Amino acid sequence: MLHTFTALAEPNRLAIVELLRRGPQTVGAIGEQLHLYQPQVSKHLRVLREAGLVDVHPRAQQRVYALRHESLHDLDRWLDRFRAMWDERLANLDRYLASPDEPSMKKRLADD
Amino acid sequence: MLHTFTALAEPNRLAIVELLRRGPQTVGAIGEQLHLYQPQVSKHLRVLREAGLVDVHPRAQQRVYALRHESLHDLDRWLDRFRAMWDERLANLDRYLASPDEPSMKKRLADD
DNA sequence: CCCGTATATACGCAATAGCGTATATTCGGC
DNA sequence: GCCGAATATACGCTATTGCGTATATACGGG
Repeated sequence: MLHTFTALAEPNRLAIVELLRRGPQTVGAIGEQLHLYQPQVSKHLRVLREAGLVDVHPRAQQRVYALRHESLHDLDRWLDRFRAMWDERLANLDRYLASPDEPSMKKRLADD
Repeated sequence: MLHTFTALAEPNRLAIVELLRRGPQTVGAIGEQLHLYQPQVSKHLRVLREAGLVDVHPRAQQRVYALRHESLHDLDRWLDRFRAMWDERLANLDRYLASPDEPSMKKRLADD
């Protein structure tokens, strides 16, 4: 997870990830759209690949990079452990709206 | 979003966030559990706060830091734009298992 | 096989960031 | 209002990282 965050903590790499959301791209295409020098693109893609965020597939002398669905799914599962925080809040609100007589707010944290 | 990733792209800060999942903590308590010097904790908390990941509440001369649910919810919403990738895959699988006669696989990306 | 295209690696440089120490600030108790 | 406790800021140092240029490698066409 740390490697994932490290990889995404750079503007150009984040932009690359957003770009690849639309589909696989070659190194040259990415560089063009983001106005980056080719070596930078290769280096950023290397970081993304080592973090497991992208995959490479050779096509002639080109390299086609694509997002790895798994990695984003992993990020989603990491968020699961926190999701309860806002979910519980919504659940409490739901319960409160559904039956105002029953307090059920006792579960809330003390420092609110 | 970039600030969020930048904040989480540091081992100690990530550890702080995981710690705060269990509930609000004071600076001293955090430093003890993570074996960090107090100034480091303050500095890391500053980054987390500026990234919108945590909130501060003064309690006497202590400062109680807590996770900001919103920020993680934002991260969740950012993931939404990618969730379709693996969700579609699961949905296709579901549909395939439910009714093998109907192909419905035409929506899949070409480079699979 | 040689050449052009596409990509990866090497290297030097400047900016950034985390660390540890020292110091400043804030607050409650007396 | 002075003192100790808790936290924040300042500062110098080092390591890391992104950038730009130059060079190496892989591949298909002729």
